[in-house]
Amino acid sequence: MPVLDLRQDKRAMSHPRLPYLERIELFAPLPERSRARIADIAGLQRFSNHGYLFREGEEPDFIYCFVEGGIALIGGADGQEAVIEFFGPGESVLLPAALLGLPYLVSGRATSDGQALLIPAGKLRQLIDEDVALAAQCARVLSRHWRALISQIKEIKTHGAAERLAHFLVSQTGKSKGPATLVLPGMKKEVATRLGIKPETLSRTLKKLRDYGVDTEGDTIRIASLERLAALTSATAGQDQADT
Amino acid sequence: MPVLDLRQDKRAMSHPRLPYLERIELFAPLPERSRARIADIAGLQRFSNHGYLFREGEEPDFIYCFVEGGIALIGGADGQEAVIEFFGPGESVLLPAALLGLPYLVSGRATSDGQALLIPAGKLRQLIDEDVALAAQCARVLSRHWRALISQIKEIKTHGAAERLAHFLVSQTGKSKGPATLVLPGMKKEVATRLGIKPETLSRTLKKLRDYGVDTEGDTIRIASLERLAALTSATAGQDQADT
DNA sequence: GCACGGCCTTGATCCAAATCAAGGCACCAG
DNA sequence: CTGGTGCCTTGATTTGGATCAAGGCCGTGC
Repeated sequence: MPVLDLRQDKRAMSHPRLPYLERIELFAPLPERSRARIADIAGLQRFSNHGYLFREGEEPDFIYCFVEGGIALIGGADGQEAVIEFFGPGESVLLPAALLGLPYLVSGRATSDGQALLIPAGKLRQLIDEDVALAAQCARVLSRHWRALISQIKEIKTHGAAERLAHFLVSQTGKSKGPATLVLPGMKKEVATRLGIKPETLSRTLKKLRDYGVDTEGDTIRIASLERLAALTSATAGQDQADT
Repeated sequence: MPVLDLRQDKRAMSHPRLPYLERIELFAPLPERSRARIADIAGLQRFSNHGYLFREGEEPDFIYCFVEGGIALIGGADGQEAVIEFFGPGESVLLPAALLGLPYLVSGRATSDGQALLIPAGKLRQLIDEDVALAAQCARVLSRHWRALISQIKEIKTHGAAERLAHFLVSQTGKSKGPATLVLPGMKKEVATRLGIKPETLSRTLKKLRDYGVDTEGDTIRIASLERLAALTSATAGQDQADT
């Protein structure tokens, strides 16, 4: 259980937290004056792997901006949990719940040790009505998140497991050509539900992708050619093989 | 092909369009002064059923705010098209693409005749950096959209076809108890892909739901008890029956 | 009136992924 | 070293939904 310990020493200098703010996409482009206002109300919080930072149904107290490490956003009741998306350094979560003052739709579980900036939801809601730069930047970040979810829904509705996995791996590398190596952003179990499949299926599907130049070693994955893998995103990935 | 005809008679009164703006969730809560600025750049556009208003990949020229009638947001290439979501009166689409200046991720096809307000993307992007009220309201509307998509992803990843259909029907009524009647927001074919299933499966699943008090007649659906239907959202909807 | 073309339903069959069921392996704690 | 306890893989089997294949039921145009 992460215990809160954000000491809001407004009287003292808030500057010590400013360098962190600069690493968050939500705040980086803001004018210094706006960032300072945020720094005044922000607190830094450590968290450790597999711990829950917040849970579905709770009232929104904070938004979380990841400085180091990250979490999986998890939806659904016990036994039927599914990872919606992974978030890591520079990204923030829960802005929608905070702005609307509605209960969280998802839980957040750490996928590594790390630190996050916590911004009180109430204060943020207040600031957003006074600070154009902040409000506009929130709209832009929310827009990016919206597009990411749209892509995921399209993917789920139009592609099979192998294609989804291939696309996911490619997007995780952040590159688009040549060879690449990546580390999965969570346990295989979690990655599976992020893709809308079961762990067993992920295991088997990863094996199928070996024939397309994908090599697995624990949670590290080596891809021989991103082009080749991306190609099968659109093709009928499922032909059989593997005898002998 | 809807031909554009937004005459921006800024010199003349923009007031004739103001009453329309008041019916759009994105603009309704804004102060009069902000709404007037939007009215200055907005144009009204008629569209007819089954026509495309915009297509995936195009550069963002406008956002669309529906005054009457609505569309389906469609993703995926030919033959693999899937409806992401339906939008109707009072709602708006494409704000994310417009704010970021990135190509549309989805196409929009009308599900009825209707009219939409078109707001030029460039102008809007400009206004958002100058008008706090507008920027904050965009953030809130985007937040609501984000939450809707999250709910859909959760649903797809954790529930089977019957449960998803049941939940969809309940949410379409806008109510939560007692009996209800609703009209599907599009062709059955489209509703099916919205739910992530095929038309044949939708047909069969609707039949299964008859035993739970769901009666179908064309695109009109009558539900005996919303509670009963909502109950099976979480249960194992799939037991067999139907002999005799 | 009649033929054609969409949309929807229904039935038969197939298949991708889920489920059920063992192990294997790594990482502790004692 | 030894016995858990998770996580992951692998194999056998089942199943929910897809696919294939007819029709039925409109509208619409000729």
